[in-house]
Amino acid sequence: MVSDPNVYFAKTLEKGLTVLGLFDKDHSRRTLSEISRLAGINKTSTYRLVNTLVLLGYLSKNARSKALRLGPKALLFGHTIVQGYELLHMVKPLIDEVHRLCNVTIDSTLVDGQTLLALYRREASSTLFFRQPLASEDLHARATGKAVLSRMDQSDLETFLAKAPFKKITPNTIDQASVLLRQIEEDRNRGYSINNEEYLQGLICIGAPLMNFQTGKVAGAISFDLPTTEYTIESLISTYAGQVTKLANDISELVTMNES
Amino acid sequence: MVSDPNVYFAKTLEKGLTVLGLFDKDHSRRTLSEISRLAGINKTSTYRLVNTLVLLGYLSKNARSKALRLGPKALLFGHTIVQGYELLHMVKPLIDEVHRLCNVTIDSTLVDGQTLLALYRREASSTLFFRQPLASEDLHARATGKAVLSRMDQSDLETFLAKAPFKKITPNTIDQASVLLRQIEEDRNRGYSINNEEYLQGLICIGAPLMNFQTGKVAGAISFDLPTTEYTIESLISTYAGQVTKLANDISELVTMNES
DNA sequence: CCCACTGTTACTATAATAGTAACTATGTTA
DNA sequence: TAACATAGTTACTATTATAGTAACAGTGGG
Repeated sequence: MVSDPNVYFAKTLEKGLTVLGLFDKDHSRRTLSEISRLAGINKTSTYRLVNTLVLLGYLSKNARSKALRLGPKALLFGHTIVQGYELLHMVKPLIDEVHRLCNVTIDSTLVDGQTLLALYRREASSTLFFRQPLASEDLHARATGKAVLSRMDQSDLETFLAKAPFKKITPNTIDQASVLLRQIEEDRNRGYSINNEEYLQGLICIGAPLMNFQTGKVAGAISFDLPTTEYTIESLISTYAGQVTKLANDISELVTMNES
Repeated sequence: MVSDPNVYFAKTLEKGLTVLGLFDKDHSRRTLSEISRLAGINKTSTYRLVNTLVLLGYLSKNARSKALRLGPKALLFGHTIVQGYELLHMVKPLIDEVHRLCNVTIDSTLVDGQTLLALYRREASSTLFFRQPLASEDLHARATGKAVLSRMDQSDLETFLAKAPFKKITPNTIDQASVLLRQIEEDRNRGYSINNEEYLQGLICIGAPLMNFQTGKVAGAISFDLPTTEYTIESLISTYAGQVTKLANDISELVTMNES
């Protein structure tokens, strides 16, 4: 929990958002004590926050078990916020169009510090299903991650490398900094990155970075995901390298416009 | 803004959520004064709240123009919350499966007071595109709305009827309570409702209510949406009436389980 | 250049929150 | 059944955060 001893900082709001943010896909039900423990807020204050969220409809409380879960208001709130994210609406039609033409799964992510955040994803009906993370720190194991790393500035890259070796997710996952560095060097030159079953077995991906042309900074990345049953790395590159860099370029223009 | 003079109620949290909720699809950029005015919070307090949200990354502020918009953290937060809504994950596979079989656009909504909230929507690729509302009070003009009305209890129905005649959205929209009452009476008997271009010209829909079997209360509704270019009301009913009521029944079981 | 407006900061009375502690409810173990 | 453990709720204040006023700064338009 970030804190700031500023007069113009509403601590109660920070805590309330922390509480609400504890409810996610893997934790749709929580108890008061659990929330108190996880958020590091004392029981009475937690009770006040939770009670507020219940009264406002963001949480609902089971009358018997007292178990808490998200309420309908939270669903609306979440939807509203996601829809209110301007860049999403700028990016969506471009991705949908390429998806329509190629019938391929396309993923777009934004970089926030050392984390990749899901922006918009359009799935081909045939893609093998896996749970897409909303936020990921496994940049070393994803096509989008390597695309971002290939354009990151030196200091940020060093921060990232500091925690090497990286989490081994599949047998193919790169866990040595030297190998990763060689790859992203190559990716920088050719303009796209490859994921060879490094994140999920059976899935290969080709990614390209999203740039803010004005600042020269990397803003995120996109990737096309395909099953190994239908593609090899070579056919993936020959089929999609042009498309993915073109799309990344188009989206980069939107990102640049949006951030200025 | 709901308020409560309770000791166990965090007003600052309420206000902060109100501020964040002001950012939606049609209002992705806002100014401090605007927020202050809309939320009914004085300028300094608004400044504190906004500043907090900026520091936490939920909002980002343009350094020059001072314009505010949602930040990456808000996108993640919104996604996390939506994904944290348990019922969504229970309902999704059922809807996806019927979508796969029928290649039809399926919409599911939950009723919250007098409002329909979007739960999950799966679009057929061919559907004519329109902007799906996240929250709607136009129950009289939608298949889901009429499905819900057909199972609402008397007092809630009267509350709803109190604001008749209803907003005319297309030439076909029903704006007389008597006509609407006759229709929902029929819908109650046959188990499904029809929308004959009453919400959008060129779009006809068939809906069915979601029930909590344990409490006997209506919890929401689903609908299949189809273009008039491919279907008539008659062919819509003969093709989908069985499917939609079956799916509604299956989802109702989940709703019942979920709410107990 | 002035005006009107938005955003920022200083200041303090007032109101809200944190934290302790006691109490209740519920379920578990001996 | 009693004792115990745990989770949730409430009462009570010292402390501290916030609301609101007012003054100031920055910006763009006329």
